Amino acid sequence: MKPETRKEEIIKTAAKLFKEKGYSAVTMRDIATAMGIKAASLYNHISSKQEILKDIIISLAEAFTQGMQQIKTAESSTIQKVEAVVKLHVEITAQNTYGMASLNNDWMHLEEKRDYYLSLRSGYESDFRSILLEGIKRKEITNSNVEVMLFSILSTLRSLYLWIPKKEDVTPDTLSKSLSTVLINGINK
Amino acid sequence: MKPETRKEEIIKTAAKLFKEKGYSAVTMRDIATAMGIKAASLYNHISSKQEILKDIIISLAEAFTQGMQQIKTAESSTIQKVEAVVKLHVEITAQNTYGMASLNNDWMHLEEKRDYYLSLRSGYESDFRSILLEGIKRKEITNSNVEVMLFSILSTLRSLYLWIPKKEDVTPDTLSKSLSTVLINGINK
DNA sequence: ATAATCAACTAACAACTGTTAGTTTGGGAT
DNA sequence: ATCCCAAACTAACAGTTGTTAGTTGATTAT
Repeated sequence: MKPETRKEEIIKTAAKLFKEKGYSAVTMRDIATAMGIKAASLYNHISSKQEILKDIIISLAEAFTQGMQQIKTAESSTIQKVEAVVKLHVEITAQNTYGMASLNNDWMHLEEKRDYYLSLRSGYESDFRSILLEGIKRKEITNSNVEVMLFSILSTLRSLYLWIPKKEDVTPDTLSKSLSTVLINGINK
Repeated sequence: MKPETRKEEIIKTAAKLFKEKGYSAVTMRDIATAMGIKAASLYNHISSKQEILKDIIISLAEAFTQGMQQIKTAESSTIQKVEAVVKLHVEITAQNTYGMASLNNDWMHLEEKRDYYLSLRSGYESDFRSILLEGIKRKEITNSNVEVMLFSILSTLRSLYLWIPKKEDVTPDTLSKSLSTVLINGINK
């Protein structure tokens, strides 16, 4: 098996608790108890509660940014790019549903790294918006309200962390495909 | 003007702070300071911090449940029912974006009323699922994965509280219509 | 004028918070 | 055997938490 460091175990345990109750409601004693040790012992491995949150969120945010860079520079149709964005979200979320809860709900408690996170996030949204605008110009997607399309798709993808754990039998690949179908074609007959 | 009670002012102020930082990170002293009084003075009007959260969330949850009852018993097409659900969300959210943040993110801190909230929520989801299943049977909507359609639409509607404040110039009616268009027809040409 | 009510106040509480300092334990390398 | 070191421990801290008790001043009703 992979030799997981103690610090990584702490972060994983914390992420799970953060998903259940939110960052502020989880105490260092909660995290320690979940690991079977005392709160003070955590500080042999991490420097602060803040740092745990930062490690959870920033690595995920950077993974999304990096994934988007590849998608936007690829030579593919708009529909294919949207499908790639869906796949990116499903795959990252499927392998870290706990962390995604913090990314969505606890980023405001990042303090020093908060502005950095927000810049990654708005860059990501801008890139996605550009993909949709380009698709309209090229007449590859429908010419309706871009902001509404952007909002609708991103909201769905950002909520994946809540649904994936409830459908464990579905593989990421299957989910990506049915999700793309619904987002691209809607529910109309 | 409407004669707003002091208790209602407290709830409104608290909801605003809860949206920014989450229930657990907001202290009674934060709420009091935002109102220009001391924390202990709040207790002349409310009985506990818990009660504030309960008042915010339960009234909203019951409004959704009540709205859904009317939609499901109406004699209209599946598409019309989905449009009605969209409208229900847009209208409730538009007039209380702060409260909707608590409903989405802080319901786990409800304690005594938590189970009641969860029962309202799962009843609501069941009703919506039934509408979609009926639509497939009647061949009014596409026969793809119901759970994915349900998840996609509900995720978008539940995230409205984050987007409506950023587009103040859009009326609820206009938003409902463009949202319905995108959710029903997708983005494909 | 007097009484009652509302809504603020000060002071204090016991419990809990993140974190630090210093110490102990047990296994692996020398 | 001895040393080293990772990783646990106990004890304690200063600050913050929700909440209670009792008081005061202003407005309203009698």
